Amino acid sequence: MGATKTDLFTKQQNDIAIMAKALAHPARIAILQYLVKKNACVCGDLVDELGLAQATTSQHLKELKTAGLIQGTIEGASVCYCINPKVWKQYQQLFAGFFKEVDLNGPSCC
Amino acid sequence: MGATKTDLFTKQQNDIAIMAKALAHPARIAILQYLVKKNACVCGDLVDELGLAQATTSQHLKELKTAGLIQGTIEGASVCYCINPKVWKQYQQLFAGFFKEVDLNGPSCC
DNA sequence: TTGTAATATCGCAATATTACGATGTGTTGT
DNA sequence: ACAACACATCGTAATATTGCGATATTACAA
Repeated sequence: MGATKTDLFTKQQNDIAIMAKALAHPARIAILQYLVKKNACVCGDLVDELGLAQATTSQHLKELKTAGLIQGTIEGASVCYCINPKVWKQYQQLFAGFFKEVDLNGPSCC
Repeated sequence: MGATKTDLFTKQQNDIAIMAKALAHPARIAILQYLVKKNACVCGDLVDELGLAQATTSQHLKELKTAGLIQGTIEGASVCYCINPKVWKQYQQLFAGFFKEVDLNGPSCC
């Protein structure tokens, strides 16, 4: 027990859940918003920007990288991070599509 | 350790993370999609629809109710669930807003 | 009233996530 | 070569989530 039963659901349902999970932590939202605000490659800063330990920050960055939302480029001794626009757009469309399919003026409930 | 340090982040960042967390499980996505597809009040069906045990399904329903995304109405011996359009719209706008703020044609990375 | 169906809740085991110190790895300056 | 810096990774503790059997709870039907 304890593990999510992914085999019970469609690939699309699992995909949406995985994407949502990537966004399901305020530190990761903060990282993404910071990168978006700067709209450029950001080296270093991130550990100072969040209040978290360096190891923790690095872990969140790794998860965002695994999700494809950001990319890191080695720039000398440090690493530069930025949004991956292609994947960002995919997320945007997936969520927009998911939320669009409801008839908001339909019957509410019994 | 172990607990998310919510005090380090803004209310908005925590809110987005909480909303994303509500969507971060395929069973909950499946429930929402089923309710959207039916576009109406659904009694019972849900436990059969997912392959999960009744207790587990009930738990996911509770989380969606806590998130405000669905509402349940007692209808005799059973409970009818449906999307809460108002909150659904809030989620839609929040995520749309979050994803919109990026200049997709901007510089990618160093 | 007694039984049954539909849900909710409790309690627990398995697993996943979050956080951080310590340590490793590669880079830059001296 | 060596110290200092920037990150990544490892190991581990704390906490959260997932899943389910067992047990309430409530509504209805016989």
